Amino acid sequence: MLSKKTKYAFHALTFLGKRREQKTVLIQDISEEYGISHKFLENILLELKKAGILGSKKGKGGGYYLIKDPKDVALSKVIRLLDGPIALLPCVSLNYYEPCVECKDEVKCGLNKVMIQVRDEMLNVLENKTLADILDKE
Amino acid sequence: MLSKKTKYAFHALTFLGKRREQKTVLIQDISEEYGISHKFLENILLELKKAGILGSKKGKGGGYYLIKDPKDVALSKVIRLLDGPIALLPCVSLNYYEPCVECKDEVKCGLNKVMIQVRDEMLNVLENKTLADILDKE
DNA sequence: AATTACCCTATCTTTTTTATAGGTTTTGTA
DNA sequence: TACAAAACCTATAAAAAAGATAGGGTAATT
Repeated sequence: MLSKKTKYAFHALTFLGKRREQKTVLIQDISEEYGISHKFLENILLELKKAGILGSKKGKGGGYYLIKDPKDVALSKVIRLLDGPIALLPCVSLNYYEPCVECKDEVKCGLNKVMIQVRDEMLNVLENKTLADILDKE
Repeated sequence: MLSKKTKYAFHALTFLGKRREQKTVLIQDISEEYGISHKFLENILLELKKAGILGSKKGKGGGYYLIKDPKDVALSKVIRLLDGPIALLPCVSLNYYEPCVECKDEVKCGLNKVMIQVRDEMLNVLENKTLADILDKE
């Protein structure tokens, strides 16, 4: 399951995606729409900004806005940013690799091999579905 | 990521799958092989037994053994059993459905629609890959 | 009858997630 | 130029989940 952080990130991106003609959107507008704590959402939006997905403007009349084209924001990017690895095991993660402590030889591990296949098929979906797909459905 | 519980379950199933000609396997043999706490593994094996995947025999010469044909043990079954939902959001889970509290109308939620697609493609993999696939690779 | 090993429940510890707090910096505007 | 509005930043607390442990009970085999 996705963490609430990631789910909220998707909500916020959807909200901002629907208001792209608008210059900026306040954190508060988003937090009220979804009943998310203002401060909690703040941290999430900051991360999305650091990742180059959102832009922001300080001061009066400021707020957040979507920088990227929605079709260039893959679900995988958002998930990795807020939740971490997509792979089901650390030993098959492309971005967060770690060996399994209990595993003597990864090369001979059948579980490892199958989970690589699972990872690749999951990525095939999550890399190709984007924010644009979410917006299309609203 | 899968919990350690689920990962250990897969290890245990693999171990048992490789020893199907043997009548029974001791918990201790499995826990030593992978460095898993005996008691922790005990709980996992119990759950696998209750789910009809493993059988057991008490007393001297007892232990656990695989009941099912490895190709009938889908990865999805093991994951759901130990980890719970496979879906990325509660509102799209087939087996553990719960509405999202922040969502006013699920029917109009684009995130919901996309996550249903993601779920279906994930299941397409996880329902069709089985313990047999793991054993084939060892 | 003794041994062996499964069965069950409860509790403790650690880690992760979720949430909060309080201040700092930047910007527009009166 | 001072003030207000809004994002920015860092740290910490609270809650929940995961991981691990303990100890005894029950059943089966020799």
